[in-house]
Amino acid sequence: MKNPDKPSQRRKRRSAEIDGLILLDGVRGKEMSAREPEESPKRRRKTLSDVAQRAGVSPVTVSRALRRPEMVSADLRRRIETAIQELAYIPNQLASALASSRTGTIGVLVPSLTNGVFADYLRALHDAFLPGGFQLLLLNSRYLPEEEERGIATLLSQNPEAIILAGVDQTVRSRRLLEDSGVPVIQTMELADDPIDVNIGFSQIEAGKAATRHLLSLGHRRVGHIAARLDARARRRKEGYTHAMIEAGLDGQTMMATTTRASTVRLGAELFVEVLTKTPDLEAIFCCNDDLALGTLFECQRRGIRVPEDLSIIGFNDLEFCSSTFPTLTSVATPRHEMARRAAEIVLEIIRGSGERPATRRIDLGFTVNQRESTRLATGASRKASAFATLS
Amino acid sequence: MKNPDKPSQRRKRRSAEIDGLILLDGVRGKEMSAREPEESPKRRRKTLSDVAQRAGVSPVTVSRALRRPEMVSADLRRRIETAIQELAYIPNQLASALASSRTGTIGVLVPSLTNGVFADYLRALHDAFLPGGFQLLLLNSRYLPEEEERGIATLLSQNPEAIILAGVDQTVRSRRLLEDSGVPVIQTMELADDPIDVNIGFSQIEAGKAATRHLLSLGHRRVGHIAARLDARARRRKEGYTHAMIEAGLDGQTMMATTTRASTVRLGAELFVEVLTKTPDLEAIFCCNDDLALGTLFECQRRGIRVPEDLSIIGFNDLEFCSSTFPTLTSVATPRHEMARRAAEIVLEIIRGSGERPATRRIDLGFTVNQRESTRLATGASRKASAFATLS
DNA sequence: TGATTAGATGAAAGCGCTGTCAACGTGGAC
DNA sequence: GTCCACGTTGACAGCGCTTTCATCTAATCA
Repeated sequence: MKNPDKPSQRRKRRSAEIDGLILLDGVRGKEMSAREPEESPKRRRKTLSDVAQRAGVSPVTVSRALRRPEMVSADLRRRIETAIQELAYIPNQLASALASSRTGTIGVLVPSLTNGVFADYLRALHDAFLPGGFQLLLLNSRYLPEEEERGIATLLSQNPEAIILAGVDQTVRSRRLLEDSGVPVIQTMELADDPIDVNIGFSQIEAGKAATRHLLSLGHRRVGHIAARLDARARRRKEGYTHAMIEAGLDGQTMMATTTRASTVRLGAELFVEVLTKTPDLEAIFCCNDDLALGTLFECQRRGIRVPEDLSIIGFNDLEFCSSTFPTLTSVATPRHEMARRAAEIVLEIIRGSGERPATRRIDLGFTVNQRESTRLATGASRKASAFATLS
Repeated sequence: MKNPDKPSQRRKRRSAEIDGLILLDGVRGKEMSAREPEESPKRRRKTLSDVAQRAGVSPVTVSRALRRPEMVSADLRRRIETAIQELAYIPNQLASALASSRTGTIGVLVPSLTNGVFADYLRALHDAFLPGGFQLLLLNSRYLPEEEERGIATLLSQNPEAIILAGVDQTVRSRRLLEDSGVPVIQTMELADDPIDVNIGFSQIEAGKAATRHLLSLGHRRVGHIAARLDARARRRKEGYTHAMIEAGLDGQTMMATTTRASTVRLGAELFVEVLTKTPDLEAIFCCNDDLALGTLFECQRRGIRVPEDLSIIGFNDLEFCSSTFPTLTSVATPRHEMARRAAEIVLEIIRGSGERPATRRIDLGFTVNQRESTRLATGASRKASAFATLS
């Protein structure tokens, strides 16, 4: 090349290229020309040093004024503050994180963004971590273990201060990645026999059993079950259903409809119809989640099946709408907010504390069967047990 | 202190502290002792150099093998690949980003995580950006302009390659921050008179008008409106309603119920009752979103109000459940997926291209009124216009 | 066959920030 | 008046990676 750059020139040119390519092109205008005598006319994002120079102090002092203001005299602090304002300085969190090994981010991996449960859970996480100054780095695994694996690697590469996972069925590789990383990991939504690190959740099997038993306890015998998506959690709930049915001397196999398709309200109607076709005299149905339950409810209305007179319906998750449907929907309430709250609490403890894990690495938050209008005693049946069961 | 550390020792001690505090404590175990003769016994995350050393090449080569494999000979590539596997090396994305000024993240700011619309929109964004190797950095502004402002600063400090905003009502400070940053900004969900950068959306006012006109065109006169949250978008839809009513020579003011509370299904019922109390002979209602519409529908069922015979209901957003309710819900479909798709497309174009913005900085994606069973011709009314309107 | 070139690799210099330690001044204790 | 401790501030050396430029080798051409 004909251009034997000196470092300073090299920088300039490189900056120009980047300007063109990515960011800093021709947007800010004023404020550059007058000040900073030896500055190149090229725009670049303001740095700590720019602020320092303007305030007449060293960069370290500016850094301290930002991170630990109490270490800087009031006078300098004021001058620095002014300089920051004038330059509209925004710290480069990347550089800060690299230098300090603290990123202030929490990696979150959820299987779905649209599912009401996860939306709710996410918001709870967001709200729980925000006050601590943490941000969420969110990844969606779309219910695919491979995507979860990739997601974990991606999250780890961003040096999150903790990783929060939904579910406990990570691949072996995922596990190894996480264990090797040493980053605090919280598995939520379920209970693991062998947690990677900390585990906060509830038993999906027990919850499935409880939902089914609720219907059985009302005197129903022909109790069906529908499930969509069939991820690990849905499967466990189904297991709970099967178990409870067998326990009651019943065979649920013929009153079930499942699919791996994503759960929607429409699908609830479809699956319900499928069960109904096989078992026209169905008395009750346990829907794997509230969306399916909603679809079932509407399909009943469409067909003139009275709920709960002709059919009892129980959903799962107790989303907001359950208490407003007509009739209101009985549902198993899962501790989404509590999981998020506890997760945040524990993560902060680990980070702020000595890195030690809580005494109990596996926290069972239980669940609650919220009985409402959509389930009721079978006609002529004797009540067998409390219909309002709380387990934990 | 009694410990006059040398750099190497300093490093060691510091690492130990960090270990205790945050990450690398006592988790990985094996594989350190045998190899890397001069390595300290302390665990630390593997770096590029570790891989390079093991593969017997220089760090640069490893970097290239990772970023631009075609520049490295097949032989070395294989050796490096092996070393990476053996060390379970995970690149430090932070350092990479700092050095290259490319973070591969897209900052996304939404007002709500639980609202079905945004959940949907988020997933669409996620799906749209993932193939390009981008990740979303997600922040929730909770419908508060100040939080949005803080969120923007936070996002910018992470050097995202683009920022995607919902809505066009940023504060002056937010605007300035964004403009100064030079980062591509996409405002979505609405149309702006004066976009910050690129704007992809549809007219909320027009959509509100269209929904109202749909009801009017069916011959209804006593057309109510309910709205929750009352963020800028909801207000514009309300404006559209008012406008359309006036246009038809009607006064909507007495047939409206609004609140700033967050939108829920339950609230839909409440607001509907409020309108109904004021206007018992209500013929039709335009609900600001589908959740409210769902609540209204259930409340009708509860009160024995037949839909659409006694009351026509139109929702907004056309969430999945609209086509499965009983009766199915007429709703205004908004181009959430298309917005996300186009946003991703344009961002990639800007980043990959020369940084130039598309020719049109303001893209109107329109909306569609999807008529279903919940709205129908008023009894005895003459049809005034096509009930199936499409605007753009 | 020597000059030329393309391709592959490495050395060095940062990216913007923070941790560490040294240096400096000040006031109080003696 | 001297010494020490303390509270502030600054110099320096990285954090782990990429960019640039130089170097080296092997292949290509006249």
